[in-house]
Amino acid sequence: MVLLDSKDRRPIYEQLTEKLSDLMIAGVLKEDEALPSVRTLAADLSINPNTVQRSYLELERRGYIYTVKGKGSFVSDNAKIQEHKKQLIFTSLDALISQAISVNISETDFMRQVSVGFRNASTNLREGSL
Amino acid sequence: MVLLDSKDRRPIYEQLTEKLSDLMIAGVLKEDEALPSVRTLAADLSINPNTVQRSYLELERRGYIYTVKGKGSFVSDNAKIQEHKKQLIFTSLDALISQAISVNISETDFMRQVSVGFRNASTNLREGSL
Amino acid sequence: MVLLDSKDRRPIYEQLTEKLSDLMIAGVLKEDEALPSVRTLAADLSINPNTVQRSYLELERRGYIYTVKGKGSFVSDNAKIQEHKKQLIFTSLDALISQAISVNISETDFMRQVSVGFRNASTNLREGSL
Amino acid sequence: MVLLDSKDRRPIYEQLTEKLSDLMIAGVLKEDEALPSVRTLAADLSINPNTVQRSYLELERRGYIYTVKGKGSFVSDNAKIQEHKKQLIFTSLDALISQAISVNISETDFMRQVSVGFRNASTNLREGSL
DNA sequence: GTGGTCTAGACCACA
DNA sequence: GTGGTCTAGACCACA
Repeated sequence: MVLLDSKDRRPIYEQLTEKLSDLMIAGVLKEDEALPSVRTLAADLSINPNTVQRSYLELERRGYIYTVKGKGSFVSDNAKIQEHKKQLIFTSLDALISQAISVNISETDFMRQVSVGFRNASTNLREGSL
Repeated sequence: MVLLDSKDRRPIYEQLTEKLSDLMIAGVLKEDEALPSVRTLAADLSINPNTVQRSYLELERRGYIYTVKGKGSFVSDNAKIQEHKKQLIFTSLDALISQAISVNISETDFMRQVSVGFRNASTNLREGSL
Repeated sequence: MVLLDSKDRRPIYEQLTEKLSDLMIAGVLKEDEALPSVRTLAADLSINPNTVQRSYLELERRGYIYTVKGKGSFVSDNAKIQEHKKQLIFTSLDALISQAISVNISETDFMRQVSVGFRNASTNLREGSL
Repeated sequence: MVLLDSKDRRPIYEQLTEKLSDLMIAGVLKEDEALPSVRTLAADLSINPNTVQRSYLELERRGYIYTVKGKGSFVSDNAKIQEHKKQLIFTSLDALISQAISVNISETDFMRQVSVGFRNASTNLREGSL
């Protein structure tokens, strides 16, 4: 279900947090569905349960999952997760625009690049290259 | 010339690398101009010379500066630096667009947010709040 | 009669204990009235009988209910339960006041906040938002 | 500087987080002052560095401290910490008022108890019993 | 069975 | 030296 990339230089718990939230956003993990147990997932990924635990803690802190003691962890409201992710994206976009301005990229140039980006992405999707 | 933010969570060498490249992009540090010596800058910023050295190495790796043994470090071609930074920004933008698509942000919504971002940024600049 | 909130982070037995004592305090469960049997309640709530058992034990420890072997569990004196709960609340209040003093909240400010709190609570009640 | 209470049933990292934030609120740890290093504090308290680390992480998440890689952790703006704590107290107060209403404690009774609480607290302070 | 806390101890990045 | 991540493994609370 989840694959970690050993070449990715981010810590394991961070990669895992992202992979899991992607699965929730994509609807692969649905509302109120149980996540694999900390131990099971740790065994599957050949990592330490503490590392998985740390991801689950972070996901709970963000409100993406909720945990019932003795029972397990479950997916929260998918719509809320998606909304939260949108906010994160728009915040990143604002930061990127500040940088763009600092190197004299005009709004028009930026927009053109956005068009290109969306076109490429949709092409990639059609070709299944993602 | 450079001010480091102790509350910035990035490592010092990374902040310094960014500040210096910003100065080159903005043209404050001009082509072939000498950068302060590692020791001078370290003393000015009250940081470890090793940390400054690390930034200089990173800037050299990127081709932003060149080092002449026994003479010091000098700024490379400003235009190239700016071009390089633009590429970095556009690469980040592509990544952000992929994420946007995954949460069903349409190209139109994205564009709208870009407009807002540019408008806010220019307002901030006029008011000197940056 | 009782609804558990799966997203509440407290353990189930603790939520159940509170819900049941609230019902006794509110007089929904009256003096000497029988509580549902452990098995019945467990089935109704789709939880483990051990969990219900644990709540009943806790309620008995507090003197809120009494158990007659072979017959079941029964509500104790409602007035006493309410009195006990009041004591708990006032104890919490004292602790909160100590904390308030540590951050220099004056008695006047505290009182003002109490007024606001009561006003909001009564508004909520009128609007049925609880 | 900090003493842990083995009778306190809360986890060590939570007690420690509270003790440290109390020291910051009381001004014992002042703005931009360095906290003891993770290893030092762990040794002093005879607990594992990971446990101290967890407290520091939580304090950073709350904005009470900031961490500079390779240098250590430092106290943030004391005023902000105090303000944050005030909000926590007022939130707890609101919850307590809801409970008070459920057992028919009138606003007047509640106010009376607040007065008593403040009076006792100030007496305790004068007698140094805290 | 489930998650939560903690220890002992290693190894890494950064200053 | 500093903090950050991770493992191996124990023990606890809860269902």
